[in-house]
Amino acid sequence: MVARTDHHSSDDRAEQQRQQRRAQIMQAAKEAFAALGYHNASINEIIRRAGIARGTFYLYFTGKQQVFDSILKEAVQQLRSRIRRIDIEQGAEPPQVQLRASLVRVVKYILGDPHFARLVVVNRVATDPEISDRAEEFFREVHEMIEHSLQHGIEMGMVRQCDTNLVAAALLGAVMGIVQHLVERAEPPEVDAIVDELIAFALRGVVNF
Amino acid sequence: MVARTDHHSSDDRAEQQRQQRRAQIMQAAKEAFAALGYHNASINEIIRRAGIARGTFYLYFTGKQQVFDSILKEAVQQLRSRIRRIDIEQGAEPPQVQLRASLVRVVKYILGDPHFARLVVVNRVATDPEISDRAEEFFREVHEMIEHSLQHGIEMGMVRQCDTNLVAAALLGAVMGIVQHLVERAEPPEVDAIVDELIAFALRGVVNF
Amino acid sequence: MVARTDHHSSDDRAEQQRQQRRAQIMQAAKEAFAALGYHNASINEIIRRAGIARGTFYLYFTGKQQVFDSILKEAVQQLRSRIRRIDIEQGAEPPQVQLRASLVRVVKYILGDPHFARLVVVNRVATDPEISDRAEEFFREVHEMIEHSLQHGIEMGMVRQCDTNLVAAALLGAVMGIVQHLVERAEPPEVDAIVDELIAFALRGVVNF
Amino acid sequence: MVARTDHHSSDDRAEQQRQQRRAQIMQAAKEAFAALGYHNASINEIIRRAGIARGTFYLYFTGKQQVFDSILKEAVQQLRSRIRRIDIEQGAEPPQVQLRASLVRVVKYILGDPHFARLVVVNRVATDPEISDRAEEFFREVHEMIEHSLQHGIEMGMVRQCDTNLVAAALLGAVMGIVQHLVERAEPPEVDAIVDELIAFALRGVVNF
DNA sequence: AATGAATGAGGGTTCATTCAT
DNA sequence: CATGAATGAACCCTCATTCAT
Repeated sequence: MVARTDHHSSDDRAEQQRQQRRAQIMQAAKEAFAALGYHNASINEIIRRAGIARGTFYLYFTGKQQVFDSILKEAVQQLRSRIRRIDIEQGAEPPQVQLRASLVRVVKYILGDPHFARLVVVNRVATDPEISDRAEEFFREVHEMIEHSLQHGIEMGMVRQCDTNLVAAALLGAVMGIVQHLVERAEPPEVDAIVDELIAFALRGVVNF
Repeated sequence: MVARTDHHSSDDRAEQQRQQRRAQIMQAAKEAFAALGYHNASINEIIRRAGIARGTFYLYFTGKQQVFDSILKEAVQQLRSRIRRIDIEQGAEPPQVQLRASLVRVVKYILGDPHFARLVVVNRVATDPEISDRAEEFFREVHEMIEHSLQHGIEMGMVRQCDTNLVAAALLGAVMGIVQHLVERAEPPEVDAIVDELIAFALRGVVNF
Repeated sequence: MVARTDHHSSDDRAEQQRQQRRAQIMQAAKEAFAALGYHNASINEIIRRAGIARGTFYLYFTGKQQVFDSILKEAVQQLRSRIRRIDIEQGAEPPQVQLRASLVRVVKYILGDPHFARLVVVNRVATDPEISDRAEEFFREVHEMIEHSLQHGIEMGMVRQCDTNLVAAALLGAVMGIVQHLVERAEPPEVDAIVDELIAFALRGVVNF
Repeated sequence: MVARTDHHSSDDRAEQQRQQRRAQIMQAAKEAFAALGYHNASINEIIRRAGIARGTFYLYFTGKQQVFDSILKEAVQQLRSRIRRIDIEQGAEPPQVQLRASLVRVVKYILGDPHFARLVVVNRVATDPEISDRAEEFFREVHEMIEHSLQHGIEMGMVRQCDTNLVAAALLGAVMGIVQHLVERAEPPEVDAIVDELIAFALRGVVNF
């Protein structure tokens, strides 16, 4: 038996290397998908960008679909982690401020990788039923969060009576519409101003009172 | 001069048959695309659904992309024809009524072909860079219509000051969000109620005054 | 029964029309083959050039190969008709003059349709075994004519002792070489001077005595 | 420094295997083209003869045309390498002997692969405009070599005055004529005797002096 | 663990030919 | 006779995946 002073077993180090490799492939795949779309991004293209051999890819992923799913899963996690449920307990920041913060985080994340965002968030991946419904789940989840917030707002008298289901869809759509719009513009946008505009629209609509 | 009120020339009949065939193929392709996505809808699948032979397809379309483009083009025309610019001359109906009518027509059309709507409207076609940008054009056009309306509204004092570009994106997104939501629901929706809700949201937001 | 004054029965007239149609198709096919090669000249291309419908083609020919064969057959006949066996009876023109006349006729005919000549005569059709061996037959026949002439010349002491079989091949090759050369040049050649040069070469070779 | 006289690096071995595979496919393709002609030799046929899978073919060649081009290119190189410019410096062998040697080498090479010779040399490839003009180039090159030799011979008084361009074409044609003749005969020919006959014809023609 | 040569199902497309009108 | 819509076998090629090294 060999004495070992370092804290990581060789298994750990190997595992770490494995994770790095995996991340490297995912990054390459992400770029390929972003540049070419899911179908046109061939395994060839992915391994070329990753600088690995054909077979190596299959040591880390079972196939093209899995690597896509993994990317998607990560993106959804990133998005989710940036959204906080609005805390209405006393002493918490005003709801509007909390909402604003979440939106700013989400929009900033998306704009940080606009090409891939375009693929995953705007053109909902599911063009292709073979791909997992993870994105759908995410959107459904966000939809529910919005709907619950609306219901709560109604109960508290802050939100007018409405079909919360529909209005949640409209709100989510409005956000996506703005995201898409930003993603398609070349110039880097001022996220704060945009989020303010979005919130104003969501709260008060377009009418001039 | 020969009376010929109840006879079509054989050329006419042939042309008519040609158009029918074309429509039949387009319908089959539409279903295939809606069910499988652009890439996974093989020519095989399309001709199987159309009940025609391999070569026949190519008598009517130069290839897969052209049939897709044709479908898209038609859909865009259909949508366009259902949207009327709001007439603000005296004697015209109130803007809100006109807007409502356009929206009802559009939503009804889309819901009339939900599978295809899912492909073109919800999962924006452009997932795949090789596919034409016709849909993009359409959305850009609608965006501009909305933006102009907003600007006009601001000038007339009916719409509050805002970044019309962004708000137009949000409005379009809200419509799309609702459409997507409806398309994904099984039950047939009451279009009028929905449109009312959408307009209320767009005009007044969610705040209870 | 109908009285008829003209000399041709309606069958004759029909037959004549049939022949015209046939010739028209053959001409169109010839142009197509010359321009595109046998394989690339599609039936589509032929009927387009002939200005007839798809099915009509098959009323006159059993298929693509047959029309090619017919064209070839005619060309071979044309060539054959321009070659006369050398008459060595007393009172006939000198053999060299007779030979010269045949060559002039042949070369002029070939140069009259250079593109097709290139296909049929220069690039011996048989690149493709599916096509008839008519051209081969023709060349074999000419070869034999040349060989017989050489044997006769040897017997008469006018031609030196040689392997008549081989020399016939060389002679035929020399003619084809010159024809090919002419066909590939743009400018219209002076056939008489060329034929003189060819004969001089064939008779005396290149050595300066 | 490490002694490594009997070890090939694995890269070398891999490269060697690659070259072998390539050669194997080229050989199979050569046979297919020779037997069926360019168009009728399908990829199917080629891989069947090579005993490889469909995709493997495309690992070594970009397509049918490239494999054909490669075959042609090699053949042209082989032919070219067998032709030596005639050395007229003092001490060199007599021109006639040098010429004879080149011809013997060329004819032997061609007869060593008669089927392919038939395709490339006899039925000049270019039946089909889509195929490369490599063969044309080769023939043009040889033509020029012959023409220069003739011009030189005239200057030296060894060759009679003539249209060197035309006579070069005739000479090349004579060679091709003989090659074709030999290729079409079953029995193996005596190359030396044939070449002697060819040279005699080229130099002195057929006349008996 | 890494490699990359090999695989072959499946893709889109062409085109000679047939046959009902 | 003439038509041209319809056919489907056959084509070339791509690419996700496997496996011996």
